[in-house]
Amino acid sequence: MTDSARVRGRRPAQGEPVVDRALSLLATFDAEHRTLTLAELSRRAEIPPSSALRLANRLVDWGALERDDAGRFCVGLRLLEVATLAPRGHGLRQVALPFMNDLAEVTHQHVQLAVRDGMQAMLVERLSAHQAAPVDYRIGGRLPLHSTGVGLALLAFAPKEVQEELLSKPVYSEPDNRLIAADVLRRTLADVRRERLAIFRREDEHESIVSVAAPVFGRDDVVLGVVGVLVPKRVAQPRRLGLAVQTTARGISRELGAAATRL
Amino acid sequence: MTDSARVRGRRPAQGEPVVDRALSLLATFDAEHRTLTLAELSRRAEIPPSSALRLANRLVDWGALERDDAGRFCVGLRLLEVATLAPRGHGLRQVALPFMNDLAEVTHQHVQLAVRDGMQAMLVERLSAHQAAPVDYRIGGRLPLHSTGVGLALLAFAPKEVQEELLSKPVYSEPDNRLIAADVLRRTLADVRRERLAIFRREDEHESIVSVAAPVFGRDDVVLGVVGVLVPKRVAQPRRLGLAVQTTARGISRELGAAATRL
DNA sequence: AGGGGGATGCCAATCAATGGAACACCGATG
DNA sequence: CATCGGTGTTCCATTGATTGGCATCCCCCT
Repeated sequence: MTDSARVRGRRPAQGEPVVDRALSLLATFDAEHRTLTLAELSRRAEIPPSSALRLANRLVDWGALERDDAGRFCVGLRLLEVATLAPRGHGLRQVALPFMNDLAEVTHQHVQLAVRDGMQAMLVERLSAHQAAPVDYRIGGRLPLHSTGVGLALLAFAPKEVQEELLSKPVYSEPDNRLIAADVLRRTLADVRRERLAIFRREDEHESIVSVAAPVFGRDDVVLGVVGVLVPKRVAQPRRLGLAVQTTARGISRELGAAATRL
Repeated sequence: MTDSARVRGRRPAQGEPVVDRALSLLATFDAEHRTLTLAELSRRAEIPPSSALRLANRLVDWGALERDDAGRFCVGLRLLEVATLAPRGHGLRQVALPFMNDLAEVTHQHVQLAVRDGMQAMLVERLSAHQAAPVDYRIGGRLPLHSTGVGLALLAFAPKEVQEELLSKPVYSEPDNRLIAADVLRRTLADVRRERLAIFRREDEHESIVSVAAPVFGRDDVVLGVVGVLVPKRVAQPRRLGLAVQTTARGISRELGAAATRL
C-alpha cells in the first residue's frame, strides 16, 4: 500500500482471481438494486471502472448480464436459464408446484417452498392469491432459520452441526429484537420434529402473521425442503392449516420417493 | 498447433479469457445433464481436467455450483438467488403470477409466461394443474418463435428487424417438419397483431394441442412478454379461452402501467 | 461556457493463470 | 491377485492474459 506503487500497469489483479471479481460483479445486484450503472457496479464491487467495464462486457456477451435501453446493467435471462437447472431449487419445485397449487386454492393464502442453504433458508417458490396479505418475502430471497415457520422446520431437521452452530450464538427474534433462550429454541425444535410441523407467530406492528410449515422428505429420509403457508393471525386456524400443510408435504414427499415409513 | 508447443506451462489460456471459460463451465449444464462429474465437465467444456477443477472450485466457493454427496457438480442455489433478480424474468413474473393463478384456476390447464430473448422465446413461468396433460416445456427452457402460441405472439410484436431476420430464412414447423411459407407466416402475424391473440395448433402424434397466447404491454406500449394457455385439442374452446387469456394479459398490462389506449 | 460525473479506449508492466506430469484411488476385467 | 482404464487431485515452471491509471469524449446541470 505504499504510494510508490503508482505506475502505469501496476498491481494487476491485486491478488484476487478474475473469476472471483466477475462473480463479485454479479453479487452487487440485489432486490433493491436490480439495475446498476457502470459507476455503481464499479463502486459496489470495489473494482476500478475500466476493469469493471471489461468484465461486465464479457458477462453481457455471454448473457449473464444485459444492458437496458438506458445503458444500465441488469441480470440477464441466460443466467435464469442456467439457474433453473439447480436440482435443489427447481428440481424440487417442479414436483412440488402442483401440490402447492392445490394448497393455495384451498387456503387462498401465501404458500411457500423453501430449502436450507447453509445457515439460512432460501425461498424457492411462493404462490400468492390475489387477496392474500402483502408480504415482501421474495423468491430467491433468504430468511433466518429461526423466527420463520419454514426456517424452524428446516432447522429442526437439519444436521446436528447446523443446529449447534446456530445455538452457539445468542439468537434474536426477527421483527422485534428479543433474545430467544437456547433451551426454549431447543424445545421448540424437538416439538417440530415430533409433530413434523412448525408453527411460528410473527408479531408485526401492523398485523400479526402465523406461518405453518412442514418438512418434505426425499429418499433416505433426507429433508429436501419445506412447504408452508402464511396467514394473518385474525383468520388463522392453525389446526386445520397444519393438517392441510402436512398433507401437502406428504404428497410431495411421496412423489419424491420418500420411504413409506416416514409418511 | 505445432507439436513443438508441448512444454510444461505452455500456452496459458490459449487465448480464451478466464471468465469465458468459467462461464462455459456453467453452460455445460442442461436439462438432460443437471449433475456432471469433473471429467464430464472437462470434456463438455473442452477444458483440461486440472484447469476445469480449479475453475469449478472457485465457482463452488462462490455458490454458483455445488457438489452433491457423490462429488458430482451441479448448479447452486446462489446462482438462482442472483438470477431471480433478472428484471425481464422474475420482475415480470412477480406481477403476472396472481393473474396467471386466476387463469389456471378457471381453465385447469397449463398457463405459461414467456419473454423473447433474441430469436427464441424463453419460458419464464409455467403453472400446471394436477390434471393437465403432461408437456415437457420447462421453465428456463427455450421455444421457437414460430410454431408455438407464445412464440407467435412474441414474434408478432417484436421489432421489424427480428421478424425480417426470421423470415429471411426458410421456416419449418416444429414437431412435424413442414415448410411454412413466408407470406403465410406474415399474414398470421398480421392477424395476431390485429386480434392481439395468437392461436397455434400443434399436431402431435399422440395428442394435438392448442396454445392460445396474448401479449402483455408495459409502459410506452412495449411488449414485455406474453401469457398463454396450453390445452388438448379435444377440450379446446378457443373463443372462450381467447377471451380469458386476453383478459389476463390486460390485467397484467394494467398493473405494469401500460397506456390505457392499448387496453 | 464551464465544470462535474459517467462511459469508454488505450497500453506497458506484471503476476495470476495454465496444463502436463505425477500420484492416489476405485471398480472392472483377466 | 495383478492389471488396466478411468477419475479426482496436487504441484509447479512458464508466460500471455489481465490490469488500472490516464486521456478522451459525451452529457447533464448549472
